[in-house]
Amino acid sequence: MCFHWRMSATADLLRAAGVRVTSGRVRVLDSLAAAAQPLSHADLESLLPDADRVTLYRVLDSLVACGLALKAVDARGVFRFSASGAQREHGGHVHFRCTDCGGVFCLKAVPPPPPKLPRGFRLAEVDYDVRGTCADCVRRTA
Amino acid sequence: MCFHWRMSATADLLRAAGVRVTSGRVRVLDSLAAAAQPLSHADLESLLPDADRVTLYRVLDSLVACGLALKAVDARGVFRFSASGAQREHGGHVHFRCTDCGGVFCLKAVPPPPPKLPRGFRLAEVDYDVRGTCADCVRRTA
DNA sequence: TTGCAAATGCAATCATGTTGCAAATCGTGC
DNA sequence: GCACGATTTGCAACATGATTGCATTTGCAA
Repeated sequence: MCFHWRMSATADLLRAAGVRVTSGRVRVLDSLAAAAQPLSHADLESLLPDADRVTLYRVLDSLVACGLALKAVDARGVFRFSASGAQREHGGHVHFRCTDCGGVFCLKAVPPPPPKLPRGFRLAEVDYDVRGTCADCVRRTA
Repeated sequence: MCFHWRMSATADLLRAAGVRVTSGRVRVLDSLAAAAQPLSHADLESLLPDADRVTLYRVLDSLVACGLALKAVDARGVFRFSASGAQREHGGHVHFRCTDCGGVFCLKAVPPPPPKLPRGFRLAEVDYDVRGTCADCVRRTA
């Protein structure tokens, strides 16, 4: 019998997203995927002590840029990152951002149609941002 | 005839809130009330060039503590403050942001209905943010 | 295997927000 | 009106989070 070594699913995700597979990206994405809550840069730094501070920032940015991670701001003004449920189109649907833990949740709702603009205005982007407190944080602070 | 000098409404607000009336608090609260959108510390610094950086932070904190101002975090992770008295509904309100000149325009469009949230989630704000180029900038760059 | 664009590591820098302490100020009691 | 004490201010230093420039290393495709 012959078992081919199966490349990690994480590496496949990275390849599918069209970015290079590097140890940094694999480890960071794995950490994000394993985390129950969105992680800050500081969280990841203590989780991956070998990683360089700046590289960590750049890895996170690249993951966000290629759609594999989501970036949000928590109540203290710190960026927090989470693995995006992946391969899901992240345009064309609505996100809920928890202002407490910085989590981003994908809602089933369909984004509303673009509104009518005053004469001469040119539309580029529409952002339907829903903010509040997620169930976990509601329970935790109750 | 005798006209009593009418203390500014802002000073009255401060007194009513149980904090001392200082020039810093009056100027900051006036700025917040006059602003069309929540202001960052940097905004206020350029709006009130005489004010000390740290004092500004402390004034803002005191206004938040006594309930006269609201503190929130913007998408870039920066704290923004708004006068809470000024009943400016900035949730459920449609904005058009010109990516060229940075101007913000309040659209008359009806805000879309809040989407259905998963069980336990608490809604705080809905921001329907529309970006593009305003008529002036379209004309200027044409 | 080799070449090259992309990614990394390091140092420096910026931006935002906080703390400690002496001097100035507000508001109260006289 | 005046003086006193608690708040507030201004300044300097510090802390944390995030970004930039550049030389070196690495992924990956020819």
